[in-house]
Amino acid sequence: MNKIYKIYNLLLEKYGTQGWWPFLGIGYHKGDYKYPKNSDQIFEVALGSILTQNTTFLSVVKSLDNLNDIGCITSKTIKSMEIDKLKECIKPSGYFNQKADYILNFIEFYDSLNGKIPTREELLKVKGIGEETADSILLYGYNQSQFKIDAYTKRLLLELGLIEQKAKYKDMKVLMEDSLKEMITDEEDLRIVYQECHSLIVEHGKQYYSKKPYGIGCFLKSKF
DNA sequence: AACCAGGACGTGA
DNA sequence: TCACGTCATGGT
Repeated sequence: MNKIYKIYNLLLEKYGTQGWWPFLGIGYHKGDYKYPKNSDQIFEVALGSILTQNTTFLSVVKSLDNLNDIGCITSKTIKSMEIDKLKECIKPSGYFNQKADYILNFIEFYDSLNGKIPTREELLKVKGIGEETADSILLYGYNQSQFKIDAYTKRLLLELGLIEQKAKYKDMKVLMEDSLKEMITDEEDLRIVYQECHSLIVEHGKQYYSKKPYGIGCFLKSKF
């Protein structure tokens, strides 16, 4: 058993399954990995993935609620609304000018897919979608085995001495994916482990890797 | 009051 | 390629 897989199991043992992605009106869905259940929910993941850039998901929920309250949470309805109205709705999530632009860029791309699953490369061409957002959309929206790296993951791996400070996104992604692939052969199981592992790191990170100095009280430190 | 949140992009070295 | 500035609201 490699270190990453061990970390995953320790986190799972401590926090239990997370059931990401949290959907509007449903929340988390522990034990049911058959989400998203329709194209509107796939779009909701993408929308949330863009809105959550450098902000808390709580503020994203506020923005999504604002859109939902006026019946504008689908790609079609957002496309047809006034851009100023869109900006007003997503204001709680910050960077509303850029994010409104990013969302419209994504909708144009999303519509061109006609239901097809996008590749990572295609997503990265959309202005406003970087590596983390692309992986978020693929992992939680399309159930693809693409590990999502975030700030908490880097802090944790750094604190445990598993990467260097200069490590890039791809370095961490390869480490996480290769380590977990080594233990899981079934593709469906792998995607679920990617989802759970990332969300577990976020849960753990919220508690021990939010404020400096990072890692105070982290139970994983004594095990590596 | 300072710092950070489930980042991405543009710029100049 | 890399370091840095910018984007913006909201909670602690």
